[in-house]
Amino acid sequence: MKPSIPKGTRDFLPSQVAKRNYIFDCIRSVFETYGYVPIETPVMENLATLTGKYGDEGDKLLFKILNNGDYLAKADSEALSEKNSAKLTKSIAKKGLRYDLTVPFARFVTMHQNDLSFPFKRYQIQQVWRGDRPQKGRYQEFYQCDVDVVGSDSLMYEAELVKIYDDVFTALRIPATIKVNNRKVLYGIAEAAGVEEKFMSMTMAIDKLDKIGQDGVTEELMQRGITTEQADFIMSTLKIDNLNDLFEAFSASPTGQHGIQELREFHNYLDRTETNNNIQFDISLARGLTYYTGCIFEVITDKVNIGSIGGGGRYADLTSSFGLKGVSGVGVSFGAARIYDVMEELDLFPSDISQTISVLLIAFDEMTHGHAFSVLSELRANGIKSDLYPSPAKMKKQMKYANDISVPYVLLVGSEEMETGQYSLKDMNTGEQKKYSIEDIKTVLA
RNA sequence: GUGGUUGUAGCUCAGUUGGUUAGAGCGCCGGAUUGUGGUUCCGGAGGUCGUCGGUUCGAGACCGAUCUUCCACCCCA
Repeated sequence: MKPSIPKGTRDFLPSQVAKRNYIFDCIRSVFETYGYVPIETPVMENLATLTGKYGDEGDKLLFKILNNGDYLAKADSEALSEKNSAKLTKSIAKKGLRYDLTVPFARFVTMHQNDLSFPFKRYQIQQVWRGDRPQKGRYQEFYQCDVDVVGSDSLMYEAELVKIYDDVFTALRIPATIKVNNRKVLYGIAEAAGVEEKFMSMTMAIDKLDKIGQDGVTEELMQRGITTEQADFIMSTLKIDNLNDLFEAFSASPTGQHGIQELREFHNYLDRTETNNNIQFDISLARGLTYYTGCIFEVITDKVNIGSIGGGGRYADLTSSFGLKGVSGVGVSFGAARIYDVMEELDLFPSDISQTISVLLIAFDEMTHGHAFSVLSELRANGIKSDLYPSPAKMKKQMKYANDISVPYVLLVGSEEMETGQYSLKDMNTGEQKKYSIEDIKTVLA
């Protein structure tokens, strides 16, 4: 058969893994500097843990795992005869692949609440799966890098997480714009316009402002059952771009004013630190995930058209659906695959990251090959990343291999070298070649 | 999930209104060079034209289905 992999998934060559690890290492090191600790959760969760957390659309994109054994015997025969897939799912699939890292984290916190000290700061770098139709920068399997802190509602953490974004994108040299808004501000707009019951629907329309423009949003609002007067009011509120005026506009909305207060407090913290990237209040930023309740964030880079490369926000009540109440959390996520694509496109990866060994040993015949193996052992015992070509093949072939794997040095082991103990070390970049004793080689390559 | 798009050698792509044995560049392998790679020259290998079916005397080309890619929605990292 012809080999293939499922759509939206990818293999990774060694050089690609090296690049990805470069991103992970950078992110991980920033996370740890800020006091976050790593955890891991299973790739599959009970379907009941996942369903209903991401809205109806999200539920459709969840990968469900067919039960083992004779699953049809226990299937809902009524749903089966009705050909009702949604109804049938519950009886034939108990598990699903995780859709993000935040919901499994909420489950984790609830289950292990007695083992954790709050505020609990964790990071997690693992794959997630979504049954979306693939496009550039959109895969069915991809890594997310999440940092979250639960057990505190201090706005200090919102500022801290934005600063983490700033640090990571600065280190990776990606020019980023970090957009900030607050769900309470959006709710305030709905409240002031008298459309509280259409809050979710309204935010989805507002979120498209960049894409479809003011007229488009107005039209969409009306399609969603909002009157012309209400839509006009909403659109005029969206034009207010400073917090003080917005505060005034929310005189009839305590929630809206509370949202403004939170944004002010967030800025008070953030203003006490230096940032390199553009941090922007964007009243039209909405974000789809239903569980956000306070500040929300999204990161884009205007150099590459690939959608957002990060997002997150405050969720006051995520653990309550698992029975743990009153635990507020806030977190952000980095989209590793998209960050990779952006860096590839902007050519931001350092050139030396795929290098695996420092020196390749080359022997000329059976006898020197055996000797080279003992030299190899000694280099390795001294922590020098090294390898020996597996046979005394033609030099051209061995040199070509060295060139192909871009090893910086080649050590030639011939009979002359073996007798004198002076080995020829060739610098593959300059082409220069000098003789050294093993002791000297250890210091040159150390 | 809806509408569209793509698929020919390892890679990037040609391939005429349907007509012999499907081409190029790069890469790969071998040699020029039996102790020297990345340059040069010479030679060579490599394809079930995504897959299955249909139309036709004849299909890489036309039709259908399917898989995949990318794009616009939807949503999102």
